[in-house]
Amino acid sequence: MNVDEELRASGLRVTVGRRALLELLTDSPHADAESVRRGLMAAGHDTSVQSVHNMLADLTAAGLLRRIEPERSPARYERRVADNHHHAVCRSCGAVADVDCAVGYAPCLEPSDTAGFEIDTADVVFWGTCPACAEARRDAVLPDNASSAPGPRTDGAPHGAPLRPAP
Amino acid sequence: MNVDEELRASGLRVTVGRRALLELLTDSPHADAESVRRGLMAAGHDTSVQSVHNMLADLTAAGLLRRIEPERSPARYERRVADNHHHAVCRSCGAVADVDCAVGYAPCLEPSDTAGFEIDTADVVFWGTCPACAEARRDAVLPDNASSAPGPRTDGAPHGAPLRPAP
DNA sequence: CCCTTCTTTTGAGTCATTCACGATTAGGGC
DNA sequence: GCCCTAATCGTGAATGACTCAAAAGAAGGG
Repeated sequence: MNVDEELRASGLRVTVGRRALLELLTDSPHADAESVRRGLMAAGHDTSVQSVHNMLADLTAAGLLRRIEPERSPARYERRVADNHHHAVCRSCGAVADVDCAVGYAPCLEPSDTAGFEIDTADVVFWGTCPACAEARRDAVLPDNASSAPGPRTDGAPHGAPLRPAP
Repeated sequence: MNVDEELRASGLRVTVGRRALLELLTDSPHADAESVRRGLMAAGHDTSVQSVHNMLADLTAAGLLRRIEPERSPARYERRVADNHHHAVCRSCGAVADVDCAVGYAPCLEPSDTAGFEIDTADVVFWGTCPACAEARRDAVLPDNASSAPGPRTDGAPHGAPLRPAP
């Protein structure tokens, strides 16, 4: 099913903007609204920030896009919908990568005490350092002394749950 | 260790505002900045929104508070730090509840393919309906016909991974 | 080809948060 | 107890990311 068919199947009209946006997000997943606008401009589509937000909202509501909101970062959008995958976010540069749920069957995602909530989905965000930033940090520390080199940010106390707290 | 001692241990000065804020968050966890300000005002502490943000940022940086950012919601703060627990968020009213990681040892939080990221923590957010909203929905549907009663919102396509996709 | 309806655009407005900086205060030293 | 200095608070303005409203513009069934 190509982009046009996806749009029609969702009851949405096919427009150049929507087609271009979906194609852009196919190549550049996890882009935020501003990146999308720049990408569209670069592809020759003169559009406004508001229109981009408009399209993103419509396509997300139609289920063609998934919106993710990493903390301290603008919302990002991706075309991978309807499968269960999570995300890894880099503390230094904010890069986002897909992380498949290796198990598929997640014991920890079925907590025993949910305070009475009727839970239907679980979002998992992994925090860490992306390969590029990890290398940049090593490069910044080794040649020079361990000063505050112009490398990636290393601030920000880790939040969330430490991995594998205690078996 | 009481509030004053916690502040001093973190190298922060003890002020009425900080003490009041920490005590407020002890009783009302998961409050956002505006709720905190209202709470402080109600307790007789005339303060500004900016000061509240100021204090929240300082205390979070000092590790006395943990900041959580549910999607589509302002940031919330809680005093439970340094233990691994997650959160359940109500799609209808935005209520937040703590969810202990029942397992403590989480297989799914150690994905096999992390795209080269050096992962250190995992945030899990459970989405669902809180007890109050679930009851309100039942009350709204049963007596009347199944129209759009003035109950809680039920919009918003579920995002994230469905629980227990397929063992 | 036309008309209705959905989309995009334009512009303004909102919300949560941050920045800059002078006024105030905590708390160690005297 | 008083003073001094740096930490903290308050005020005002500014920012980023997004939302709202209404007019102008296309998509596509008839």
